[in-house]
Amino acid sequence: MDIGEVAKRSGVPASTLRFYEEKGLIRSVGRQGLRRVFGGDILERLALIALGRVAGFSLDEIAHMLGSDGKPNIDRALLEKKADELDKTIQTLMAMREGLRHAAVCSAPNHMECPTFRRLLGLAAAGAIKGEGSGKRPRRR
Amino acid sequence: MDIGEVAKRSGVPASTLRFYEEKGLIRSVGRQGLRRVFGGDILERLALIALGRVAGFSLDEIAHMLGSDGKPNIDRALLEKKADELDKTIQTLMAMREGLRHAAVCSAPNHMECPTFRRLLGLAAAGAIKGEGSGKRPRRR
DNA sequence: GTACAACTTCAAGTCAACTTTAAGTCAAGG
DNA sequence: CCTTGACTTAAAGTTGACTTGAAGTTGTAC
Repeated sequence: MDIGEVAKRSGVPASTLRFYEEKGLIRSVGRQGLRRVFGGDILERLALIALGRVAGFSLDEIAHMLGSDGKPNIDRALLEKKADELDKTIQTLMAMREGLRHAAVCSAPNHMECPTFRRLLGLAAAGAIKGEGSGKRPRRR
Repeated sequence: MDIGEVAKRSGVPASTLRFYEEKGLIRSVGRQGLRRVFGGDILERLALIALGRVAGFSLDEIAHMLGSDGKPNIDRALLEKKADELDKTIQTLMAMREGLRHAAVCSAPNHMECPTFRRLLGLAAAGAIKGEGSGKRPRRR
């Protein structure tokens, strides 16, 4: 497979594939002339990378977990730590979602006078100040 | 209150407060000499801003919602849209969390051979390809 | 009255994860 | 033979949300 084929099949742009290679996240099996040739397992590896990204790992963390060579070298303790972080994020987001839903229908003349909203505000403020552990990365396109 | 006081009470660095002022997110009530003086309501406003950030709004969106003047001018439809987005994010994150938990305890010799893990992988890949709507911003310190 | 910490402005720097651009290489089709 | 389009590299640009640095001013404690 050449890079265009991988891009088409995986949905990951060629520029990103080159970038990932440069970062050591993926490797081509060789070249035909100048052109990279990828093996079929690249798609699985890209899926793994996508998984890591969604779970909130940085590319560097993912590179470390996947190792430069073959099979995933995953630290189970780290996985559980991330799962816990994810869980906390989920709790916060659920509170936020309820808060937004409430704010959208709340009849108080001004949100500031609504106790539900004020509780939410406190939560957000607390989260903003001490909330160091979340670490979700954006996916902008 | 001077800027240092606000920083101490809110946990928001002075540099960020100046930046927020420049962006139109907050305003000082005046100056003493060169120094900004803030009213007590600044803390509430900062909490609102924190709330918006956690909920996934950009600073520009927040500036728009809060209006340049006083009371929040919140678009209810937009709130519900964000709540829905948040809900989708939560669903994905919950799946991820389960996947991570599973991966951490899975006994398959290699994650690739575990059907649970493979299902998760598919989910991540699908999310990475079509997943455009999440939009969580990072909070790095 | 002077030292100094805390403020001020403005410009530039940082970070992650890419994307874009410029300039070039190359196999295949007409 | 020559054009075309997909590839190549290296370097620079983008975005959002800040932070940092340099150079200057000021309120307060001694």
